[in-house]
Amino acid sequence: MDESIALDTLAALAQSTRLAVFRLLVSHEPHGLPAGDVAAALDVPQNTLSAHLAVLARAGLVEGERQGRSIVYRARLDALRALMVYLARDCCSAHPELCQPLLAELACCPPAKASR
Amino acid sequence: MDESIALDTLAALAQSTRLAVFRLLVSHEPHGLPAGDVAAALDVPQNTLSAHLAVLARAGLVEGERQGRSIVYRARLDALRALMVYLARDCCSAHPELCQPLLAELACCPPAKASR
DNA sequence: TTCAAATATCCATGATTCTAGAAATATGGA
DNA sequence: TCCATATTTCTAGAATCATGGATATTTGAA
Repeated sequence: MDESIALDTLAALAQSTRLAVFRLLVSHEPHGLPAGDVAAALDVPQNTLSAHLAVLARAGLVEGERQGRSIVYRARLDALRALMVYLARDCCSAHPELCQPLLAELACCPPAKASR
Repeated sequence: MDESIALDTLAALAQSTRLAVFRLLVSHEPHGLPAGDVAAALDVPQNTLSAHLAVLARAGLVEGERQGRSIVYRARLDALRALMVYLARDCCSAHPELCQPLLAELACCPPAKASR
């Protein structure tokens, strides 16, 4: 991942509706959700949501596939992972020891104590 | 970390000058760097840079401490780590298995094959 | 071919952000 | 006290972004 993609990805997530869209799509992996269902679930006008989906898609965070009349969107977790690796590299390359607590904290995921 | 802080943190990093500032300060941990030095290093007018530092500070990504005439800024890696945990939780809570490749990729840090 | 459903595009408006000049504030030294 | 240094705050113009109404496009069904 190069810097300009990282910036696009960060900007795409730095907006509350879009972050909610991405979260919703992640929770619907791997099936995805039609654009209309996303709009309904988040109570956002369909054209506004379409614009947000376009931003997320341009950043590579989601991907839409036509399926009949609908366009089913899915989260691209690879893109999120790539962003985190990019950010982590900045700190780790300068201070590898700082990665340890980071990894330890992330390692809480597999046990997965329910969140929220 | 709650959502509004996560949004502030993402927005703070989603701007090329600010991302460069943060990166620069990370590379100068744990000593930090005076605001003026940051402005000079990145060739940005000092008041413009001051505004960017303020955004980063409001998001908790940097912290300034007066030291004589200068104000020395330091990166707050805790904030970056908190953001990554927040983002990872979204994907991992729904799909713990997706954390494994993420952790594997991040685990490249300790060996630390030099990057850039 | 005609119609309804699903989504995207066009467009205008209001809000926010980025930028940098000018002025203000804080600090240390003479 | 006076001055130079370091930084922030004030301010305004330009650019970008978010929003949603109206319209266009694509698709499937009758």
